[in-house]
Amino acid sequence: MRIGELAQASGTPIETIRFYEREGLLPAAARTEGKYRIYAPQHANRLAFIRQCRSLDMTLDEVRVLLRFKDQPLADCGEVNCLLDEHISHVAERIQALRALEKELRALRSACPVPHTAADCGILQGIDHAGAKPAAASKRHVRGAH
Amino acid sequence: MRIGELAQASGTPIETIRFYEREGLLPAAARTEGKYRIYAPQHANRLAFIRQCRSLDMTLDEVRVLLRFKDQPLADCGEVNCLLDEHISHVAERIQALRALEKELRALRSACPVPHTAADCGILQGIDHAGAKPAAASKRHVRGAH
DNA sequence: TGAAAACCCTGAAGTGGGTATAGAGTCAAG
DNA sequence: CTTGACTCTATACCCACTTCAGGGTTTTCA
Repeated sequence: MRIGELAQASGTPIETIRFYEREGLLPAAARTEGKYRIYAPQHANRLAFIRQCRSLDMTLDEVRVLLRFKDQPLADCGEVNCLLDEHISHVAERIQALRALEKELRALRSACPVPHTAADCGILQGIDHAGAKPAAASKRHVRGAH
Repeated sequence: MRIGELAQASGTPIETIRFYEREGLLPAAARTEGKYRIYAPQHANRLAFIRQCRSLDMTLDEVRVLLRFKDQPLADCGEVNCLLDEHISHVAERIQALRALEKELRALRSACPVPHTAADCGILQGIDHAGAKPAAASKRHVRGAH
């Protein structure tokens, strides 16, 4: 199958497939005389695995680790379990952080129930007088709100 | 005060302060003969506001909007309220998405309670056989898990 | 006084995980 | 034989910084 077909079948943009190849996540495809990439079913399987991992919000580095294990069927999968445990922790931490953030934002929002002038806006004043929280400072594994 | 002092006082890396100046979030500072930036207390206040917004996980574009209102004290602050409402929505949505993700990850984790070989690992098999979810596909305002 | 240390400058490139573009080549149908 | 759909490579862009290279300035201390 050609790249467009694979893209269609997997729900992955063509550019993303080429990007995964460049990144070494997908092995280089065979080529036709005209340099078109030709994919076998194994490629489709591997791509589906990668996309599934990404839909679970794993980084490409984490995906690389899992792919390495898939390629070494006799290896002990303890590291896979660890990776997943850590990923779950990161997600749980991020949820906690976002919950705290939501609370803070709702408190801030309540400071201006009805629009006034900017000078009197309880939100703008609230941001000014809030003590700096270390919320966004730490390096995080799980992305923020955007 | 010089840039290092402002960095210390605000808990902001020096490079980030220069970056905010380049981005137009902070007005250009006065300079000494030797081209060192010199900051007045207003700069410190403005920087604190920006950092507070960032700790609330707002984008720099959102911060720009809020700063515009701070600079126009007579404007109606309705847009500020809107911006905050939308930001809160984004955060709430992200929390929901991450909760679903956590659940999925925990289910996956339970498929391999004790380490085996990679070939028998319930996690690797689970990723293979899971139907593709649209989780990571949508454009999001609030970051994921990393 | 002079040298070392601490501070600061600019400009460019890198991060992650793609997305978008330009400009060209390839292939199938009519 | 031409049109249009498909594909190719290479490059730039997104965000919010961070890091680096290669200098210049100011302070401190012997």
